[in-house]
Amino acid sequence: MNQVRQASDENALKGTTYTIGELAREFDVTTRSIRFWEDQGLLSPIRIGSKRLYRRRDRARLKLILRGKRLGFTLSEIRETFVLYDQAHGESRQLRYYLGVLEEKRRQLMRQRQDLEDALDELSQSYEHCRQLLREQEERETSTNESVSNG
Amino acid sequence: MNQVRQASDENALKGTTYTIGELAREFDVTTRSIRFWEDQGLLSPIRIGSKRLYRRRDRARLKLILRGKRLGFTLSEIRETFVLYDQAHGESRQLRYYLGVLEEKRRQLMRQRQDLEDALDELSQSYEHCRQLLREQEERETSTNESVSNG
DNA sequence: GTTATCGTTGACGTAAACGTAACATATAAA
DNA sequence: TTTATATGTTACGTTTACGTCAACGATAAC
Repeated sequence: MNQVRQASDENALKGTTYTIGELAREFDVTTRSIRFWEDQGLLSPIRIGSKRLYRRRDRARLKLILRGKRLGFTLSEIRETFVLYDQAHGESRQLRYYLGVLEEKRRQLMRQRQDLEDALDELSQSYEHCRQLLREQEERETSTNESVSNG
Repeated sequence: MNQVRQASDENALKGTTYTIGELAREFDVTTRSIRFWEDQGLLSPIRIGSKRLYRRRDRARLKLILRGKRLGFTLSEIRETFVLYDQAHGESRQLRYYLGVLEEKRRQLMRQRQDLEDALDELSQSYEHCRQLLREQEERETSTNESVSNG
């Protein structure tokens, strides 16, 4: 009877839920990582019996986690944004505080963007320089071949 | 006599050299970190006696290290770029390989830029939403005050 | 001359972010 | 029914990137 109940619960949620394995495959992370992020308060899937079930909201958060990590944020920084976002529907003092945090995050991201543009600039300079060297190399090789075939 | 020799060496390099402490203050990092990055092959200052002396090239690398870190690269990834850059004046095979690596780095940075733009977009949406809520709050408070002063 | 400052090496400690191993349970497939 | 596969918990291991002493040498300031 318990098992029947569980099955119907699962069916009632079907279509917008994922197992831990599905998410792990989709985003190419280990299930261990997903559970770890839950431990750290970044995810809160519902439970069907002992199993975790992830809904759209959890999936969205997973995306945010991965993006945050790619941008070099720590897990606790990422969690902080979640917590703030959840709390930001309260009184004006909370809202003001949240606005301040958002501005700080923005400054951080803007700085990162500048770093990124600088890095991309330097990269394309290196690229051009490298191609130039390569052209010179190939010219030399060509002329060597000619002198060989002419000799 | 040894000491006199050292002093003149230092003078001969003056104007474009830095001590470890100077760099640490300028970039707001610890001397421990700077020595650690040297251990990891990211820096190679010259020695005057037992002391390290950093030249313009070292300072430039320090900047690159810090930028790389802000962008979320590991120390070995950063070192890799240094090594490649130093080797990239060789034969055409090396050059081709280097070009490939550069393209890979570029893809990585482009992805990061996309992440960054996405994050900035969401951030400003949050920001606007938050300000909207705040305006509503304040309107309510104002009307409350009016009804008080009118009562 | 000693006190303070700056620098050196070396060893050990630590927080973050997982990986790995061990073992249990549950469900699907053969 | 056995086997394979997915999932769960717990505990310990590992890597990265430093921090934190400790113990010492050289140099400048008083």
